[in-house]
Amino acid sequence: MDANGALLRWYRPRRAAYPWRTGAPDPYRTLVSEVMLQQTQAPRVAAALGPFLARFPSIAALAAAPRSDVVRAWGALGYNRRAARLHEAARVTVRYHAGRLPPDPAQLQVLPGVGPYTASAVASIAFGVPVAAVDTNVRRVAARFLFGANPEGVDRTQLREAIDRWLHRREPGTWNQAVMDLGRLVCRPAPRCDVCPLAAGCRFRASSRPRPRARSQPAFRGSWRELRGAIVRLLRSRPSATLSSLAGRTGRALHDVAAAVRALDRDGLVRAGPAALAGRPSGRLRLADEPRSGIVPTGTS
DNA sequence: TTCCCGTTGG
DNA sequence: CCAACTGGAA
Repeated sequence: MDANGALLRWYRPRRAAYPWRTGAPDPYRTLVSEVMLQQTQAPRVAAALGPFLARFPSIAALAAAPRSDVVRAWGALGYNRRAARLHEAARVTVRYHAGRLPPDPAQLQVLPGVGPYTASAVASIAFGVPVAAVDTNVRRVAARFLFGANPEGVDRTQLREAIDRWLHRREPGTWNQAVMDLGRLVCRPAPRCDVCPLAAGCRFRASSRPRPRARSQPAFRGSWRELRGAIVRLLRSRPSATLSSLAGRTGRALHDVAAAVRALDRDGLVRAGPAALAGRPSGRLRLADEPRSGIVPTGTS
């Protein structure tokens, strides 16, 4: 059963579907796209990546830019802290890795905003390092195909080891992207086994287990997240704003706006003056131009 | 309304 | 372990 052969054949025509897969893999482009893809659907990233890379063509250019430019270029991708962390990751790379992203996943994972998934994705896609980039799509595909169960029903370590064995060691980057595509498009929570290239050897097919999945999530309307997002959005199109104007435009209480502003300041997205931090209506803030505190080295080069 | 589903921090 | 983080698509 050459499952990987069927998988790669299925993937080949799909490869050109997204801009971050075209041409030779570039570590910087891979990092930017993978960070953008954290929690954000591929079609939206596809639209945002080009303009971002045009504005910041290299990791050095990104590192040299003011943070406010980076947050503006981030656009409406959401989770603006990712933009701040990516900016910081670029600065760390310039400072401690001479502007070159390291191929070693363990070193990549030290960068702000780069966790186990993103480190493996960059290492495998940009450098050909044989590591599996395990996101929930990959987990779902592997649990079903190899164990005939949904991922909740499989021991984490066993699943991890099985994925490592399954990984195509000659083409880890292509394999990772193929499995992720398969999980997103075919082996979805409600699987479409009729069009799946792995159906032949799959242990899950026909077992048709109903999936439990509940995972309720907090309401977005009226949340802090919504307020934080609205404040950053308003600041993107103006140099500065007062607490009271923000309260007026968002329709939220002044002390709520002040609390959100303090959190944004802590995250390095916004720079608030003392009056704004104190919650005064006339207090002013703007998008941050610099990280809130300097780079804190945690490793050596 | 619900779903999306990685990283960080508590 | 769990909650916070955003905004759009299904």
